[in-house]
Amino acid sequence: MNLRELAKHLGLSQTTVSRALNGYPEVAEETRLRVLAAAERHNYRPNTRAKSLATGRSMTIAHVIPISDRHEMVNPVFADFIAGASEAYLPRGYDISLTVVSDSGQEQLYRDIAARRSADGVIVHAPKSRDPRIALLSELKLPFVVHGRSSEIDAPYSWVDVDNKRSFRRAAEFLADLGHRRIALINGLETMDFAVRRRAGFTEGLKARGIGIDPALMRSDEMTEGYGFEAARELLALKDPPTAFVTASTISAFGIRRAVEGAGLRMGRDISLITHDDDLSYFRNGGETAIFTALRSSVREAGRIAAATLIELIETPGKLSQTMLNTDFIVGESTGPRIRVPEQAGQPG
Amino acid sequence: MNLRELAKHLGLSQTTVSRALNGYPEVAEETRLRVLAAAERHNYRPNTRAKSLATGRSMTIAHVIPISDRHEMVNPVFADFIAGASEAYLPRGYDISLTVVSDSGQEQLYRDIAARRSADGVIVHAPKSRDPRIALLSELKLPFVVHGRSSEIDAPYSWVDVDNKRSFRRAAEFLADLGHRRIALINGLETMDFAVRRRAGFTEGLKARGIGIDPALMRSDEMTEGYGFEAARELLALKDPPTAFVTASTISAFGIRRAVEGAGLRMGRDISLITHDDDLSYFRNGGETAIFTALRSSVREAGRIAAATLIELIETPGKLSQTMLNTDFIVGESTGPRIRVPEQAGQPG
DNA sequence: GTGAAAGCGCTAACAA
DNA sequence: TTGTTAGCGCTTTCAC
Repeated sequence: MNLRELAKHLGLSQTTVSRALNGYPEVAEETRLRVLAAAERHNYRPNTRAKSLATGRSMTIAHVIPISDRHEMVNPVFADFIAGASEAYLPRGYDISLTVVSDSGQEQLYRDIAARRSADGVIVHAPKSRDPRIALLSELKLPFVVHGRSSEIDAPYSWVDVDNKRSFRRAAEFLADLGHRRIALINGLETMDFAVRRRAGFTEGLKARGIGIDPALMRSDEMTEGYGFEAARELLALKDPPTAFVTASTISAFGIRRAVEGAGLRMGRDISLITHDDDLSYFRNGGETAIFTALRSSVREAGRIAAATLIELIETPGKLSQTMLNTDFIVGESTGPRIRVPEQAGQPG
Repeated sequence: MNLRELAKHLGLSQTTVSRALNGYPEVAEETRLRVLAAAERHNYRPNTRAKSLATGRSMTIAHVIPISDRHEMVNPVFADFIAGASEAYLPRGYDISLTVVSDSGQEQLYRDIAARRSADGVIVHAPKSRDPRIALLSELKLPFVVHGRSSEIDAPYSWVDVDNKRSFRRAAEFLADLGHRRIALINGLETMDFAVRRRAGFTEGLKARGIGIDPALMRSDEMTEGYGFEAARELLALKDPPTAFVTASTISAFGIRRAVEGAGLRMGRDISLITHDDDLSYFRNGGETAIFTALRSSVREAGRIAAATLIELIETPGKLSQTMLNTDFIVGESTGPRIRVPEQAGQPG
C-alpha cells in the first residue's frame, strides 16, 4: 500500500493524505481522522527512499566503526554506544547505518557518504589526539559529533565524552590515600586521545599526592587480556614492584588478576586494582579492595546523548554542543557495602 | 554533482552516462572512458536513494540486534558477526542498517521493514528453538538468513551455523579421555537454540564414554562473569564436585577461573576447563590444561558466509542454502605446543 | 481545506 | 550506439 493507493481508496488527493499523515495544520480534523484510520487499517508505511528523495533528508545516521588491523576485533564499547544511541534515534525516526572500516578506508568512506548523501550525519568514534576526520567532515559539511575529543584541535566541534582525566586522577589519588606509593598504569594505546587524557589524569593525581612519576610503571597498548597479563607480570617482576594497578577495561583487569595470582599474590591483600569499567558482578565477588568507575553504562549514556546532539545539529545547523559526562566512582570492598565517593570539585579535563 | 549535471557537462544524455557508469555493453568504449574519467574527476557518486527508488532495490541489509532485557547488554558476538558480514557486503555494494530492539518490538520492526521496503533482506540473530520470526519473515516475503538454527521448525530456510553439538560432544569426550568423570556444563540460556544443541552434544559425549548424566552438574543462564563464578562456586561446594568444566564463552570462563582459585584449587592441576571461545592469549598464558574452540573467528566467518548467502538469496529468490561451519578445536597446554585435534567423523547436529 | 502539477536523481522501456 | 520519455513514491509550491 502506497500513498497513491491510499489516496485513491479514500477518494482524496495524495497531497491531502500526505498532509494529514504528517500533521500539517490545514487539514480538516475529520479528514485527518479518516486518513489516519485508513492508514492504520491498511498498515500503510511511507517508503523511506521516496520520502528522503523528496525531502533531501535521509533520516539516517552513519556510524563508522574502526577495526583494529592488528587484532581484527571490534571494541565492544561500540555495541554499548550504539545501543544507547538507538534509544535516541528511534523516537525521532532516524535509522542507523553501520560501516566497519580500517583506518585507511575512512576518508574515502566519508567522502562517499557526503557525495551520495546517504546519511544526514555521522558519529566519529575513537578520535586520535589530532584527528584528521574532524577537518575532513567540516570541509564536507557533513554534520558530526565526536565520541570523545581530539585535544590538539582548536576549531570548535560537537563532542560527548566521559571525564577520563578526572577519573584517572581520582583513581591515583584514591590509591595513594590507601598508602600505595608504587602505582602502575596499564593504559590503552596512547595514539588515542582518551588514553593520553587518562595518563595525564593519572600523573596529575600522583603529583597531587607527592608521588614521583616512574615511567617504568606505565604501559600502553591495545587492551587485551594478554596485554594486561604480560604487562602486570613484567611489572610485578621488577625489583621495586607496584602494589597497585590502574587500568581501563575489564579485559585488561582479567589479565592483571591472572598475573597477580600467578605471582602468588592476592588481590585486595597484596595488590589493589582500579578499573575504569563497570562489571559489578566481577567486583562484587572478586574480593579485591578496588574502586571502579561505571564506564560501560556511561558509554551507553554517551551514545544516547551523542545521538540526541547530532539530531539537534542536523535539524539546527551550527548549533554546537559539548557534553562532559561525569562517571560515577563506586567503591567495592571485599566484605563491606559499596559506597559512592562524593562528588569532588576540580576542573574537568 | 549529480547525473544530470554530469551528462550536461559531457554533452551526453543521462541515459548514456548512466549506462556507461553501470557497465551496460551497448556503450561505445570511447564514450565509456570519457564518462568514467569525468565521473572520477568530479567525484561523482550516484545518490543512493534515487537509485534505489528507481530500481526498487534498497541495497541495504537489516541487522536486528536483540538486546537482553535483564542486562541491557549487547552480546559482543554480534560485533564480530557484523564485522565479518560487512566484508561480504562491501564489494557487492550493500549497506548495513542496524536496529537494536527488545524481543517485544521485533515483530513490528520486521513488518515495518517489509512495508517501507527499507531493506532487501534481513539477518536473524540468536534464534530460539521454535522461533516465530521465521514464519513471520516468510509470510512477509522478506529474504532472510538465520545465524544459527531453529530446531523445531520444519519448513526449509537458509541458515549458517557453527556445529555446536559436535563441539560440545567432543569437549565432553576429550575431558572423559583425560580421566575426568565429574564434568560440569556451564551453559547459556536454554531458551536459545544453540544452548540446547550444546547441552545435547555434551550429554551425548558423556554417554559415549559411559558417564552417567548428573543434572546437578549442568547450569544454564545468561553468560556473564558473575554467573560463571556463582555456578562454579556452587558446583565446587558439592559433596562430589566436578573436576572439569565446559563452558561457552571467555566471560563465563573468567568467572569459573575465579571460583576455582577462590576454592584454593589450581587450573590445569586440579581442574580442567574447556571453553567454546578463542582468546588465544588467555589460554596461552593461563597454564590450564584446556582445549578450546575458535568461536570468535568462526563467528566472523559465519558473518561473511551469512552475508554472502543472503545476497545470493536476494538476487536469486528461492535459492536456499544451509551452511555448517566446522570450528577448529585447538589444544592448549601449559608447557607444550598447541596441537590441532584431527577431524573426527560424526553426523553434525 | 483541498487538489494539480512539478520535481527529488536515478533507471529502464522504447525509439531512433 | 545514443536519446526521449515515463516513472519509482513521496513532498511541496501554487492555485482554487
